[in-house]
Formats: sequence, structure tokens, C-alpha cells
Amino acid sequence: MKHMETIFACPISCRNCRMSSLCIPMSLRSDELYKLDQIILRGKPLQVRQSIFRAGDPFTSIYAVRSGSVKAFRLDDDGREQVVAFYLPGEIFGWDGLADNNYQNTAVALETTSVCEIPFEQLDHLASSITSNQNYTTKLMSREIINGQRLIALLAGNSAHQRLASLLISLSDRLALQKLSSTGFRLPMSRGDISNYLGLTVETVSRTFSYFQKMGYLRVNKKEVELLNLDALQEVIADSDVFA
Amino acid sequence: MKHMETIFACPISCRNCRMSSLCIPMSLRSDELYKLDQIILRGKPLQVRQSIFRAGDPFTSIYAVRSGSVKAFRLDDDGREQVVAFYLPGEIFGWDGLADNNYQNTAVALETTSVCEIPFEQLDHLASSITSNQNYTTKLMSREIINGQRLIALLAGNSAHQRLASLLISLSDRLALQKLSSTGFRLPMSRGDISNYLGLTVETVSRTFSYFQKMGYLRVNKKEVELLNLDALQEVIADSDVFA
DNA sequence: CGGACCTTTGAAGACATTCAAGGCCTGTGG
DNA sequence: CCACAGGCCTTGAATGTCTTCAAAGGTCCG
Repeated sequence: MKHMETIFACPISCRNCRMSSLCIPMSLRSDELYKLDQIILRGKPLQVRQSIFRAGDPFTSIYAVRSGSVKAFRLDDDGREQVVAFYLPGEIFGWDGLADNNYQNTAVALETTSVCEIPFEQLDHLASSITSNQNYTTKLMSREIINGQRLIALLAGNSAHQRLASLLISLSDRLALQKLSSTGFRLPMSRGDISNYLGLTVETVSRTFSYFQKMGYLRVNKKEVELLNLDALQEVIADSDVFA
Repeated sequence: MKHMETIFACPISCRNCRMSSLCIPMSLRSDELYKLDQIILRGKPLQVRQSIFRAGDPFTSIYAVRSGSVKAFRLDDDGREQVVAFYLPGEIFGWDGLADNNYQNTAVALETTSVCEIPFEQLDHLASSITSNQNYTTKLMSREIINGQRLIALLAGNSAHQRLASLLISLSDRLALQKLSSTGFRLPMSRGDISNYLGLTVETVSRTFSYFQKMGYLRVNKKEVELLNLDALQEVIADSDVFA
């Protein structure tokens, strides 16, 4: 299966990210996470809906997900929330705070979650202790920019089926990166979060799940998902506009 | 008019960026562009459709638009082009090349354009010579991340009318930043580029232009645009879903 | 057990797309 | 210089995907 090809962790290289899916955000391997432990601040685990930071908070740190998951969202002028990213274990977030020394997004735990807080000043120091590479921080940020552009491309040019398939493949790939099951997993976010993120309605997301299940691409029960035919999902993404 | 409030150039602070419109990318003031001249490489002006860099090219430099305009696009798996950004004078692009030392996007001139090439190694040096601020590079990148997230929010949650209005307001604001006319200007990109960027079809973009003109919000002739009622356009963006 | 919330499904409606055609401008070549 | 081919833009009509409106089943938790 195409998607099962070896995928390196992302700190430096991420060439195996397939363009077709939502990108794998930059992430750390477990051994790198261990190194983090020696530098970072770790608070007690977060509960569902608890925030790591809120839009407007002063910027101090970058965060890495240790376990659980996080959603980041903007508040539009009219107060509507717009999800811009989900972060899984190993993934790093909080870059939006740098520009103005205030976070632009709000980050909240989707489930019981523990995160590493990495004081920004120490990030580059940490970076050089992990790799010989310089400008580690800028590389991580560059990847976040690329990820954003992939999501833009997804939203601008794809149907509901393609969007949901992309998200599922993305989650699958990102879990595989952490040596977790890439075919059977639990969606950490609600249908509402998914639909918001993908620019659809909850009804459309629900219908698309049902459609994929009817076609035998996957089985879904609440938040439990089992991907049965990854090639078919890839096909959905690839097909420019051909629907059965 | 709301949109006429003072807007600072973006190098460090950009709080006055209104969330409702597409963000003003990070940009330099003209005096800062002058400083650039002492450091950067400047080639001969680019012709229409000429590329600054192409996806896959080795990363060497960041670029700043001196005059003219640039579009950046991704190539999806199936070869379709997806515009992810337009850059106007003073604006900086090329961050996508850092992550893997290869540009992920292709950047091409939309008209006769001149750009500054800033060798990446020298960027931080340049930065500190302009401002007393450190981590200048990371701030610029953070802004690009935020810009991307605004576009995501625009694509995910807004109608065709809202998307086009947002683009027009964004262009207006960005031109104002360069002391250019913010109400009468020439669109540097084609309808095809606009529709691609906004995730719409050319027909829809054309119809929306016609609609705005019929409503007296603007006058459009080919690529010449005159914004007649910026408040009304703001209103279009603000109205969550109310259509006449 | 009851209530709130989430999810699913159906049906009607709406916005955007697709298909189609005509006008306009540009540039190239006779 | 004019003719003509090819883009690009606009407009109309029909189609379709997604949304909206509506309702019911399910789950979690007090």
C-alpha cells in the first residue's frame, strides 16, 4: 500500500510526506521527546477542553504534545471559532505567538492531554543538542508554513469526500509516525471540530463517513475508526472530480 | 471608514491587521527597503510568467518584492496548480524553502517585477541592522504562519462574496501600506488566479465582480478596479450569511 | 431517570459549478 | 494594415454538491 512506505520523523526531513494528504506536522521521535524532558516544563495533565493558551495571551513558549491531542482555532471577528490545526503526540505548536508576542490562536486539549512547555529562548539551545543542524527553529516554522499551505490547497480545491479522506490519511500517517496503529484509531475530535476544520457542516461529514463505510473503505463507530481500504481513500483524494 | 485606520508596517507589529480581511503579509517600509539595497542581490527585472524559484529548487534565499507582484503556488499530486499567496511590493516570500532546503512552491512574476534576493544567512544580520529586535526572522515567519491561518479561515467558512470582498480589502490595505492608492488600483493577477486562490471558479469570480458593481460597491473594467464603498465590502465580509 | 449534547438520516432548498456561447483584447502573420 | 487565432472575461441555463431545516436515536453524566 502506498501509504505504508517508510516515513521518517519530521524534525529535519519530511520528504516522504505525500502531498495528497494533509501534511504531517513537524514532530519529534520518542527518543527526541526524551531529550525534551530534560529541558522543558511539564505541568499536570490537561483535562478535556482545558486550554494551553488563549488568543491574546502573552507569548512565552512553544509546546509539544506528549500524549493526547490538541486543537488550535482562531476566533473570527464575529466570534465564530475556526479550527486551523490538530496536533497529535510529538507535534509542536504555538508558532503563531511569535509575531506579536501574543498568541493569535487558542489551543485546547481534545482529551486528557499532557504537553511539554518549551520556553522559546531555550528552543534553539535544545535544538542543537538534538541535531547538528542549525536554524532548527526556522526549519520547524517553515514546516508549519508548508502545512498551512497544504490545508489551503485542500480547502480550495477539493470536495467533501476528498477533504475527509485527506484528514483520515493524515491522521493515519501521523499516528504511524509515533508507532501507533495507523489503521485502527480513535478520533480525538468531535464531528463538529472535523467539519469546522474541513470547511463543511457536521451533516456532510457524517454523511461522508456513512458513504465511506457503505463503500467498505472504513468502519466507523462513534469516534472509533478502522481504515479498511487505504488505497481506496487515496483514490478518492487523487480523483480530481470523478464520483461514482 | 473602518479600514482607513492607521496601519503600521508589519516588520514587528501588525496589530492593526483586521481579522476580517486577508492578512497583510509582513512587509517592509520604503526606508527599510533602502537598507536592504545595501545587502541584497538584485537581478534584472523579471518578465511576466518568469519564475523566481520553482518547487524543488534548492533553497538559498528569501525574496522581497521591490515592484510588481508575485504569485506562489503549489503543484498538487495530479499536477494542478494551487495558488497559496500573492505578494505585493515590500512583502517577503520564500519561507517554504527552509524546511527541507528545497522550495515547496513555485513563485512567478505576475507582471514586470523586480525582487530582492536576500541570502538566508544574511537575513538575521540584516534584521538586527534594521531593528533592535532579535529573532527577527522567526517573527517574520510567524506572521506568514498567521497569514496562512487567516486564509484557511477564509476558505473554510465564507461564501464566494465574502472571499472576493476579503481579497479586495486585503489588496487595498496592502497597497495603502506602500502609500499607493487603496481605492483605485490594477489587479495584477488574472481572474483565473483569483478563482484558484479563493477556491472558486472563474465564472463565480466574474459574477461576483458583476454583482458588486451592480450594487455600487465598486467599478471594475478588466483588471482596473475602483472601490467605491469599502464599508459595504466590509459589511459583506462581516455578515455571516445574510444575503439580500 | 432525565437532560444535554453529539451523531445520524431524510428532504428541501441554495449557492456554486458545469456546460455552453458570445464578446473583447492581444499578438502574430499574411 | 488588416485578418485571424487564441486567450481571457462575461453571461446564461441547467445541474449538482453541499447546506439548511427537521427529526430521531444514541451516549454521557449528573
